[in-house]
Amino acid sequence: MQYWLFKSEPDSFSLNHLKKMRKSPWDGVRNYMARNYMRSMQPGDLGFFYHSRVDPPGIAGVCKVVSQPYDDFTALDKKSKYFDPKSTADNNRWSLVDVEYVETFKHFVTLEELKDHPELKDMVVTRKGNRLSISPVQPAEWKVVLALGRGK
DNA sequence: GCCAACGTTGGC
DNA sequence: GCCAACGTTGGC
Repeated sequence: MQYWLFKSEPDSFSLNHLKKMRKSPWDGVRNYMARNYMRSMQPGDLGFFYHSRVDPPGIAGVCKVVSQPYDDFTALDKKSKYFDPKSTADNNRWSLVDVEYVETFKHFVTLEELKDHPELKDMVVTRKGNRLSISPVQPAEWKVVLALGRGK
């Protein structure tokens, strides 16, 4: 059982969208490191839902992995903006998992707050220039952020 | 297999 | 909207 951070631009997909849908495939990851992380996910893993490219950016709540990793079907769909001409049904370069809504934090934990906590200084998301849309979260970091989000 | 050019991400 | 930082591509 592992912890993760899922990053998304809320204009295209927010935690509220996931809440309404209850469950959704996390499609469109087109970065090898992020894909490799996703391929190591297991049902039951938990993740923070991070909102990027908004003011302020930060963690909105929690979601849960509810499937094994499987082929990202949007890579084969010519009409999708995630279409990948180098992927085929037999050899799809990209993977995804299904995620389910768990909770919305009472208190939105901003990036600035994350950076303010010395225990969180090694979190991937607080590193400068980080562009990974999927990253691992350490259990100790998970506890700290969860406490912040639930308002202690 | 190097690396310049390009496209994208994401904080500000 | 700007632009630094980064990953990917493709010519050589």
